[in-house]
Amino acid sequence: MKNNFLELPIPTRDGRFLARYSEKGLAEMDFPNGKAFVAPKRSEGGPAVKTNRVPAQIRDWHRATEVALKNILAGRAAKNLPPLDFSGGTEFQQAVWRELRKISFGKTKSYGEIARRIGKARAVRAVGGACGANPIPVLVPCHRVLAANKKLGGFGGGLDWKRTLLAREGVSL
DNA sequence: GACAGATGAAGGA
DNA sequence: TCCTTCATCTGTC
Repeated sequence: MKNNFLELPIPTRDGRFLARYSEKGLAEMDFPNGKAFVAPKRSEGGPAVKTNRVPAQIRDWHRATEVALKNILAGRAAKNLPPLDFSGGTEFQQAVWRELRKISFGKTKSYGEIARRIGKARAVRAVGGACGANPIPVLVPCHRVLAANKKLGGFGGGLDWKRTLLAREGVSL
């Protein structure tokens, strides 16, 4: 990972997310506190950032990220996403992440389906690994991937987040 | 190389 | 059904 990412917080009522941008687009996103879901105490709100020294382009991306994230958290589909920079991943991971982005709002797929989609039907476990390596959760909807038996499987940000996100999209397990 | 993993399918109780 | 076992593929160390 490079160090020259620009890091900007996104305050939401679910906590403070952290977005990192490269020159190509949104490259990483952290959940509040950088770990598993924690019930928000009170509004962590507050003003976003000092955007003075942020390049205009990244400010645009950040605005799009913020809107998309808040839409998803509010149970609405995200319309405009900023460009995503997947260059930190391997070719296989990028293929999986691209496939994840095609899962529409409120829909789910299994790890096996993703594997078949990218033409590697038996690479199901590897798909799980790629999902876990997903640097941009929520916007790259790894939470919409379930195990074949409709069980949750796992989630890098914590299963509570996965449940929460799916519930807000109206997905019942 | 060896190993672990966010799986899936099959077989047995 | 539920549990266990095993095949399979990729990433990481």
